[in-house]
Amino acid sequence: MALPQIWASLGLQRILPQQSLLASLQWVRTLVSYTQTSNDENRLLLKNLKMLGVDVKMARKRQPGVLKKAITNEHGLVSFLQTKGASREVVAGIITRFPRSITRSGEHLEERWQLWRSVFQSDSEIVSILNRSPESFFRSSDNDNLEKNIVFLGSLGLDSKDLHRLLTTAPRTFSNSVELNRQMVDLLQDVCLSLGGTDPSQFAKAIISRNLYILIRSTKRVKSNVEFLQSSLGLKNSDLLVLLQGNGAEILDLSHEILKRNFRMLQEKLDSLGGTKEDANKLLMNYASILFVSPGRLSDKLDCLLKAGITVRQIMEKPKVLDFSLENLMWRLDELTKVGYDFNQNGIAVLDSSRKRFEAKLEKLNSEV
DNA sequence: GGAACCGGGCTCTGCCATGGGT
DNA sequence: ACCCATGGCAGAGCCCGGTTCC
Repeated sequence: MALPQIWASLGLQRILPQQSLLASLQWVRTLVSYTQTSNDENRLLLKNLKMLGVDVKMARKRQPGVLKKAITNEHGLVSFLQTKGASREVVAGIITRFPRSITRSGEHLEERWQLWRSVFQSDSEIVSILNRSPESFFRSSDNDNLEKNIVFLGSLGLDSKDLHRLLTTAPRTFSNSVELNRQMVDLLQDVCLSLGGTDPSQFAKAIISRNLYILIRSTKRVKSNVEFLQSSLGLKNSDLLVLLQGNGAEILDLSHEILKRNFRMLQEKLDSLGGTKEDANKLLMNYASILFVSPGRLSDKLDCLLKAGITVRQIMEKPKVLDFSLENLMWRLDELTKVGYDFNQNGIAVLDSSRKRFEAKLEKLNSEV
């Protein structure tokens, strides 16, 4: 399309005479850059993508370069994914969120799919993960690396069930370079040895299987978190070792600043309630996930328990009650108050049970009233 | 038969920065 | 100058039930 035609189509001929010279120049510049960008993009490709239901605006925002490519494989990708059971909407969503997916060849796709299938039982499982996170599957074009990862992770002693959970839960792990994964495993093993552990392989494996996200964290984060816990908790090395590969494995995930903040706030809160540093450590050994709870939320939960007449001591003895949502706790406390439940006499274990069990208990209490 | 212990299941992507390659 | 591949980041819990113990 010639420039005057474009102007005409935009109705600019009528506007231009009213503009100052400077403004006109600006208009021209804008138009030129617009038409250049536009011409750079592969019009046929854009048309195809629109037909497929792709949100081209989003795709352009995410990976503009892809729209300029002369050769792409959108049709191949669509038919490939459809044979695997993906719907039209799912495919469009995948391309919208990760446009580079259309640059992968059929051969490449088939190879990568087979590698994923070595971990998954069915195509539909893979489709649902792709729908959840297209990037995990498509970000890397290195199938050799993927294969090496599967071998490497298997060599850590993770069995097929673990690999399956890992790829389902944190699919990005498999797109990491095998070198990056190796660095994290090395770090974990070093931590084990530095704390006097004797079986670093078992230690690393335990942490990974308890915290499936660990391999998509940076070593910097994990390292600084371990160091912080080591220096702040004042635990014996052997205790820290137990904590890290036990219920503390997941707190390594926390961003370093958040971990420090939550720990500091926990100490302050306990302090204000008359607890000691030993209390805090004991609490962490029993229920490390408490560091996951944001200060405000933790405070709310503690306050609502205390308000119902429960003592700090009781909470310290049974920290898992803090695992339940504030809403759930309030509801349970309310119900128990109605039947005149005596926490002093009966303890608070009743709060730490599944809903089904709690309701059964409640019914029994009600029939006794 | 009920309480207590204990481990496990879900769950987390979408964006930005960077460096290398062309 | 641009694109691709890759690393890193933010944000921040809840619930269930098998088994063992008493």
